[in-house]
Amino acid sequence: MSSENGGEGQGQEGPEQLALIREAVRKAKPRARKAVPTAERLPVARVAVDKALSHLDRLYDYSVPSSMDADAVPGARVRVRFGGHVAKADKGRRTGGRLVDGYIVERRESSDYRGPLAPLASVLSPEPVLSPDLLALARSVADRYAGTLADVLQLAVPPRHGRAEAEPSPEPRPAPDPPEPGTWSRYPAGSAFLQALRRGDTPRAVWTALPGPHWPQELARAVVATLASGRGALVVVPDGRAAARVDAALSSLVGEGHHVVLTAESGPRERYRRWLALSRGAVRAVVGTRAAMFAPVRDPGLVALWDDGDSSHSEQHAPQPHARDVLVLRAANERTGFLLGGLTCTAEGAQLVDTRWALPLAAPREALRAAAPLVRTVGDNDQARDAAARAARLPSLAWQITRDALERGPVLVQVPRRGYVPRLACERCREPAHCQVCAGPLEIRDEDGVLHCAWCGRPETAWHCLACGSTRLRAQVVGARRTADELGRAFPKVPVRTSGRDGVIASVPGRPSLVISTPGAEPVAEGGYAAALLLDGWALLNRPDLRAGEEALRRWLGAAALVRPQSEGGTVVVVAEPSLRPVQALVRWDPAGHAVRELAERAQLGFPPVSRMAAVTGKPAAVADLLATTPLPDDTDILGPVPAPPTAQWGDEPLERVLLRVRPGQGAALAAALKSAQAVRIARKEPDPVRVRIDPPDIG
DNA sequence: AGCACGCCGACT
DNA sequence: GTCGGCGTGCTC
Repeated sequence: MSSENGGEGQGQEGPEQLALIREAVRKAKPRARKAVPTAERLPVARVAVDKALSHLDRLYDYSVPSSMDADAVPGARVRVRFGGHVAKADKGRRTGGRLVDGYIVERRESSDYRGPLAPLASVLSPEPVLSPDLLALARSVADRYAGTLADVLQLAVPPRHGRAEAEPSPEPRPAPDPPEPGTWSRYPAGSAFLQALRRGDTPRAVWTALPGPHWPQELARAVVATLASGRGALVVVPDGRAAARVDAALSSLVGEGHHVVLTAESGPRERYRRWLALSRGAVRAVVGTRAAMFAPVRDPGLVALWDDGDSSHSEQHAPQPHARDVLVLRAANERTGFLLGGLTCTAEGAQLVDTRWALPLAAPREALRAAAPLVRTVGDNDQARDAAARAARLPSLAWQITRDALERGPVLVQVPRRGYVPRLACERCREPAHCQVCAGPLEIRDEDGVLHCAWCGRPETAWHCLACGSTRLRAQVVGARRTADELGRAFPKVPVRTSGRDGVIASVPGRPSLVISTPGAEPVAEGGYAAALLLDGWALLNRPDLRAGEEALRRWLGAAALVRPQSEGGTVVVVAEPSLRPVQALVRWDPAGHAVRELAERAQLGFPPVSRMAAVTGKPAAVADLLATTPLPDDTDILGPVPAPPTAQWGDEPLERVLLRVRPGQGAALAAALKSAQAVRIARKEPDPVRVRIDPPDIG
């Protein structure tokens, strides 16, 4: 082909000429659609394109070259040219277009697209990684969270690893025998739940677990009961430690080969290998951390979640789905049983019961009394008279109980993480400490201990309480390290160990020792702890968070559940104001009752989960524009805007956040409205992004 | 996001 | 007349 530009511009020089050459090159090789032969049967592939842009969140049709016919199965990964343009003047010719990844969703006889179809660029592998169920789930999750299918698929389908894919998966095992109820018999509805799973039914339960070490084994029995029905099962737990415990319980019940573990601990190859074993139906059950919520279990009969209050169940990547909500969607879409278990109960769990979607699964009082330790409270102003106790900053009661318990076994001391307290308060009157300039909350910087404002960043050098004039702040929580030092001095004959962010201990022997731990990092003690001290309760309860009370109770119960039952002398001391609701719920060991009251209060105040909320964050003008141009559901409350903390994403620009609130049943409509609002903004090429977050976690 | 088309003003 | 500004719309 000769250049149309011929001799023109030959005498010119410099950038113009370069531009002309570039132009000539571009024109000389338009990516002509070669007359590739197309598959004879089902020549059209409907493709989910891996582009997260919300205004092109739909499926696209491509033609299937006959050379790819055999590999281009539904679910296969493909590459396609996307975003090119069909020139009018030169019909059928395509120019440009970038190669993007995608998945074949369906092979069809014809397309309803009026226009020439581009051919698939390549089929990466015939492995059908995107099953119809997984696609449907991803679509539901995207809709629920105002996100795109592509975003969710990125969470749901792991990256391909060729070697792992080439390996054959193991032969599937025959279904195991149904399990004995074991410790499930402590729950009146426990055996019935297992039997329902084993029969092939789909029971749904919110399970308030008894304290003690049995829950991993109980989860495992639910899995085995489901396997015995010939169906698959999925268990999502908050961290690798919990996964390891359920894994061990499963292995001891039915041996290896029936299940895989999906956690961050295994590398990409091994992870993909296990994922494929599930997808291929070679292995029927999985236990894992939150990414496992999408695991491609074949014909699942049960989806289970442990400890839904743990923040690690919130996915960090867009659209930030929560494992509980994904599994609720999954139970509905794939018609499976559902088990939401924990030592505690969230308001969301209580709501599943309240709406009759799930039944409560709890133990009677007697079983609880047999399993739980004695819980005692100490007001947080109690001063120890004993000098040694004062040095260790322990109230007298806590001191005595520790001393006695250390005769009989290990003692757990739970201390909030250093830097955990977002809000400092006056030591005398508890008035929260505010910045004198902007009234933002004061905090102590972790690195250098400097008191400064969390909003404006101004260092505060001469704070005094505006209410009572005191100049003493309630100090930041003392870290585990220093607590360990002090307690070590107070009990010099006892070994002291710490478990926390850097260095989590999984378990400790049953010998007397002091175990200082931050919440969530508590080691399991052989035979149970003789006692536990829950220090600095005020710090957990003072957080400016909707879920502060629920979260404090969750962390206390998590530690207290590791203590021996009261009948064996197990005692828990919580240092916190005894009149507060979470403290009373701990003393009575009544997390379900706490959750019911919490839910009722949130309903009355119009808080989640009864109302659905969304946060819209961005530059003030951008947020205002989105709200002005978006038809929101009727009765949407618009709360704010309020200043939002700056984020790296936006640099130093001042940001605003608006909370949108809709009444029950309107959540889907709100998500849909926000998604189309985003699509409009992107299509209009608005320069300033707006972040939309359904179910924002940090509402104070 | 890219990329092309199209409908108006300054230049050869 | 034609080059080129960017406003608008589409991507199988």
